[in-house]
Amino acid sequence: MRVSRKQVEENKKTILEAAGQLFRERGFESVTVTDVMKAAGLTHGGFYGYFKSKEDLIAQTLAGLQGETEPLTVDLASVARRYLSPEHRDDFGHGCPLAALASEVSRQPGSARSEMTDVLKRQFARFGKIAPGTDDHEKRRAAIGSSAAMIGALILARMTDDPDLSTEILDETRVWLSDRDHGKLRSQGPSDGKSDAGS
Amino acid sequence: MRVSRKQVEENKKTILEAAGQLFRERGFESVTVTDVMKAAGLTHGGFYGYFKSKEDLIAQTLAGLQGETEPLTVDLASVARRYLSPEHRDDFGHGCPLAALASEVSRQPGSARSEMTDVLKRQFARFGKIAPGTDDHEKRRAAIGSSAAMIGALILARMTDDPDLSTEILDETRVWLSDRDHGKLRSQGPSDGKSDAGS
DNA sequence: TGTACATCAGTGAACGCGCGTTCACTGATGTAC
DNA sequence: TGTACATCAGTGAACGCGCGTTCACTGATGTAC
Repeated sequence: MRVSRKQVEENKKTILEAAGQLFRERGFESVTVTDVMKAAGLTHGGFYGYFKSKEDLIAQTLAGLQGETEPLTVDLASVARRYLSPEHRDDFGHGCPLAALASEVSRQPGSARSEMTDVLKRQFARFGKIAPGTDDHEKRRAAIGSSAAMIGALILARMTDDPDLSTEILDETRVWLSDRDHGKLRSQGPSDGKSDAGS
Repeated sequence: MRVSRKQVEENKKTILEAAGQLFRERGFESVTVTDVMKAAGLTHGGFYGYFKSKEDLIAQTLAGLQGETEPLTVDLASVARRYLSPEHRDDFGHGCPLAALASEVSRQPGSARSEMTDVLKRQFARFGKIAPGTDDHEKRRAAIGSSAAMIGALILARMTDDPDLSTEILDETRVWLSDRDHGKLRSQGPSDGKSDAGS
């Protein structure tokens, strides 16, 4: 039963959104084509009208994640507070795609890796604008280091089955990052260090 | 054809080593029981004489990784230099199991997560001994933050298909970590800051 | 605007294929005397 | 120490099963007049 062109467009968007969530929750391999289509309210047979293969779906899903990023207007401490929150840790499906999928993408063929590389570059650029530092190189370095620390902490907090350790990783990494910024700011003067991450 | 008891013991060790390497290289799901047994010089049928299931193999493999850790005698900067090297980045099979498998373990059933949690706790304890800080709490915080940053950086450097970006992530994270230590040391006095990570 | 037909999005059965797992069998190892 | 037998580690064919993918079919949509 044929559907309207507008419906087709909507369906594709729905499929990509469903895939984005499922992949982040369960990884590329555990999620089947049938799972994705069912989550989009369709049957598996229609899949190949939209995508050349499952690999193509993965690439297009990652490419679609680009749209999610909005420019950051707040400071790094606020971002860290949200990024390293229990809510973000527990919400794989709508959380940071880098934390959820970076490892798996390493083992993925070319197109997926290059899409994810774009996501990462955008991430560094966004952080570079709000990171502490006297020049662009120093800001970029802080962007890279902070990103690595936050992503690593989130991955580790999600991995452990010890709830106390998980919380400790999130909290201590957040404070550790904020200590660093304060140090930077203190030794360089401008812009007050009001943003305390608390405990 | 039955083999000697000593041979059995050796075979089990060989299987676990092969599994440890293959899992880190390709992940739990992509590696088949047949792959592991072949890498150990055996055929797949014998597998269930050693393990209850593939899941059991995963748990035992992770448990076996504990033995690999030696206490650290050098400073954090030296560890970071080795951890964030191109050689480590390119050697999944013999590299850090946390960086290679943490994401996948998140989606694994209980036993695997608890084994990996032990690996992580040991890692924090090891780093805590060489991390900068005035008291144990501060040292532990530095251990957690540094671990998260190094693991995150390695994962991101492995993910991207842009060789320059990959190197940049490793180098800048290393310098970023070392800057932090210097700041700490400077503001606290003791122990000179000789360990420069260079470029 | 209505009608007649071509198009094609979606369906669900069916296909190979590779996976984890089982099992009857083999023959060297370990044991009893 | 030698011999006879029981044990059992390893083999490879075979099993269900679920996966990605294909395909004949259906019927609503889009188009030509």
